[in-house]
Amino acid sequence: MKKIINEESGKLVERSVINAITIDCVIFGFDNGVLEVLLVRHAEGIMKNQWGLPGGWITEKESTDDAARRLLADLTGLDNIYLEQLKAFGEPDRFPLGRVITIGYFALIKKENYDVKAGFTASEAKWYKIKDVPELIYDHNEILDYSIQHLRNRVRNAPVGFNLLPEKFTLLELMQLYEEILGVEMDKSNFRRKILRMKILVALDEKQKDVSHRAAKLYEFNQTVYNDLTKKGYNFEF
Amino acid sequence: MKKIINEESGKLVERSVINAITIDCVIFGFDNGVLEVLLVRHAEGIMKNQWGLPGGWITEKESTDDAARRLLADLTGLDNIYLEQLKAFGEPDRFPLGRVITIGYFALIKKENYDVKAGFTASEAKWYKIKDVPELIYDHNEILDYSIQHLRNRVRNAPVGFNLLPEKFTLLELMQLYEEILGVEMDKSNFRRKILRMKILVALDEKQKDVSHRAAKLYEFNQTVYNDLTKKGYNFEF
DNA sequence: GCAAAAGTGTTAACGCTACACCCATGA
DNA sequence: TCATGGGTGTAGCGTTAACACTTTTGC
Repeated sequence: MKKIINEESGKLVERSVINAITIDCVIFGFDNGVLEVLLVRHAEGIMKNQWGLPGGWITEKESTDDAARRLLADLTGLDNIYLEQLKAFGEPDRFPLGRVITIGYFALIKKENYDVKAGFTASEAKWYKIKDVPELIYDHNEILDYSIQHLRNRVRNAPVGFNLLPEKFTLLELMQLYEEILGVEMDKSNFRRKILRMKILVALDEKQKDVSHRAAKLYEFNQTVYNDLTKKGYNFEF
Repeated sequence: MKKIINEESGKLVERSVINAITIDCVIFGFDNGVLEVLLVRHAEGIMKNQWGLPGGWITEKESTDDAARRLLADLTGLDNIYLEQLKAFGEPDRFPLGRVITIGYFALIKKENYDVKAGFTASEAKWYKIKDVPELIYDHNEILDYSIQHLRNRVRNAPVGFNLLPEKFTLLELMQLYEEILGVEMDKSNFRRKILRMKILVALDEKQKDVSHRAAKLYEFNQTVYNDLTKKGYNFEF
């Protein structure tokens, strides 16, 4: 902690301010009907060998959004990801070695597009099923819990869930995604009608392959219709 | 900017990190059917005499939430306010004299309960109708715009709007609040039925006074029912 | 043919919209 | 008695929920 110049008055003011901000990313993936989160194991420091959310420092010239994108790109190896700021976590004792506020980010990725490899100060990176998440460093369990809650809310008010699925998916896969995230059971038939009426999906001339039952039609997401719907404040309640 | 010790490894690392965080509060009020925001005029510094959002520095021992509550109490003279973090604003050039990230907070107050008086480094505090807001310092117009958008979203998914009204209010006042915030016209009769079916209001044995027409019944908000509803993920779409 | 999942159809209950209408009160 | 807002009623329509049913495909 240090005394700093009050930027408002230009005068030196006797006031302690915090001097560090980090970014932590909650990266969700979806695999075989199960929601997963990407965690890393720390390679050094007092938290060595413990699991936490991937994160890092902000550099001087980048925005917090850019920092999150950079950290994510370094970590998952790809950009063009659905990314959204969660909020800042600022409990004074959240970080044991000093006052550090972290800005949480929230990403949804199509798992099969990315080959996750550990980088940074991480010795290992691994997808965990939500229910198998171990105890994490600092307040990272709290950040994760908040993210899950946030995901549940977002998914009901905007079609962000699509970002977790492959480009082409079946209606049942989509429904299972909602079921998993919201923790509810749905009726196949009703889900079908509802989502199709929204016109947010485009039916492809293509079907599932290598399945041991009737192959389902594949769909893709229609960005244009989504934009229209969100402007009108559409509601994805299921 | 300064070099800091990497808290992870304990080693001195050659990395520049930002060293200042502020809090800025967007405080909404509602007066005679019009949404307003509380602004302050700066008394000193390079932005002297210009209008901006009330805000300030975080001290070492308080959480960001506590800081926002403290700043708000100092400014509006009262606590026990509906307060919510918006998000962090972190563009590298948002603040002209250095890298400062601000955490936006969002408050809804019952205007008639508070006697706003300028404090801090503010020479004046004033309620502005949303459409009359002048050009503000730094990125405060952007923060305000974001807040309004956020308010619109929140109001449709949770009954936070009640925080803008007096303890006792009429159904028409409530409807006008929704109309103003969402920018839509509603049907009195349908609004009535819908909000009453929610059971979120308690009818009082009391009526409006001093009105030149039939006096309307007064209602108050039922916190218990609200808690139940939000758990179930209720939806306030109108 | 059987299992498993795709996909369609039906129906009753419910909620929403739009609008007409009556009520209470002060000026 | 008129204007103003308070408050009720209702018909029509679309959506939802629950469940039965048919179709396709691999084994």
